[in-house]
Amino acid sequence: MSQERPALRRDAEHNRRRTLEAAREVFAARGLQATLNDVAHHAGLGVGTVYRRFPNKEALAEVVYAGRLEDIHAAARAALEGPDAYQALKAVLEHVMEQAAADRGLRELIRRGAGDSEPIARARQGIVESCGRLIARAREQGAIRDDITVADLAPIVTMIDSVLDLPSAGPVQAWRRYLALILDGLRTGPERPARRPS
Amino acid sequence: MSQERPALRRDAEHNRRRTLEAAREVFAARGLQATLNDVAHHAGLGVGTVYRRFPNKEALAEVVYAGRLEDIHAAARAALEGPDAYQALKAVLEHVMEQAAADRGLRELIRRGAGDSEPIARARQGIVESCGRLIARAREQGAIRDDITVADLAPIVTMIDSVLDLPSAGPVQAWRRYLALILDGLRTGPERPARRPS
DNA sequence: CCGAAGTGGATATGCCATATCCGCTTATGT
DNA sequence: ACATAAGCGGATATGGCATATCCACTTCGG
Repeated sequence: MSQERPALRRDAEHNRRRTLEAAREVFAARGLQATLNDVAHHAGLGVGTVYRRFPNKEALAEVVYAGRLEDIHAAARAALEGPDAYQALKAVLEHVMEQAAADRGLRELIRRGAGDSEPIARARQGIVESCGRLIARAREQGAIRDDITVADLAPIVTMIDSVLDLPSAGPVQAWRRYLALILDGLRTGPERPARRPS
Repeated sequence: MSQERPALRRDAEHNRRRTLEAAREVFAARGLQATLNDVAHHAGLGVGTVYRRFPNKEALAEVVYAGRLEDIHAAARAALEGPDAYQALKAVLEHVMEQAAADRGLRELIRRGAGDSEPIARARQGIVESCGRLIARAREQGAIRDDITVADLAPIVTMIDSVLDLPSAGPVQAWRRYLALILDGLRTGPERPARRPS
């Protein structure tokens, strides 16, 4: 799975790792709009060094986040094993949002609909598909309303995500409150019969 | 309330109106990041003409949106008259989101927490206060949960707002669906038990 | 008909991200 | 130890973009 790169000199390999680590930190803190110069400086390296290994920001971001998304995908797939689809869906969403809350770059990646490179796009698609199955199962199990579908996934994630960059967001993780609110709204209940989208 | 300006020549006054109208359209379509050059061109005027009347984009945006926000504020105050606070709150939120859905610039203004000029800031504060009262009343009337406060207003608006710039947003106004979902989640219900005790 | 007011838009200015280039340093294996 | 390829740093070229100005020309209004 790790495509073989042409064997770097030992110091170069070391700097490559430093670059990646710095990129993780910088992207997490300042988002994807941070420059490769920022990353290089934060890694204690020259700009040229970074550009030698990664042709541009996109390539660097891809290496940083592809694995990350794959992990999420794996978690989503694993969640499909459990018997209770609703609880599984809830757990996956909480897991995703926890990651997003700690990583501005990841948030931007999740948010932007298109334009991401192939491995990222693939991982995203996989996640969506797994969640789609969870939603379908939860619906069949009567845990959530009839009219909830995969199409609701993106909006829901986007909504919770938007709470994250609210200035007032204090030390408490406000997003948990709103995720709970929304998940609650999805549930079927005596008083909330499945209703059609207006 | 309208501060007296030093009486413009008739053509100048006309161009001023053209500029404002163009600004409304351009800001609505492309957001506040549109340039004054854009606005001037769209108004069929030279850049200099626009800059003579409005020192910068902020000043222009203020004139365009101050009244807009005042209207919303008025609507919110009017809503306080009705007997059913929950319905009133719902109506106000729907009204605000309808405006926002049609105006990208307004959305950006709503979203950005600070840094807006005095009249804008005042109007916003007024809106928040009125809505705060509606929320308090709705709570007292037992229509919404005990733990909902004014502090939930901004997150809720932000969440719905975020749905608006979702690329997949088709011709249907998806935001109505999610606003309903959230409002529904605020309600007190004769319990909303999970199908299974967890 | 004259002077003040207004106009247009090319352009100066400044900012910022991207990416390159090349003289110097370091690793590596023989 | 030495030769040589690989790697390094970071000043700087490049280009894009928004802001704002300036001034020769036009138009308004008394």
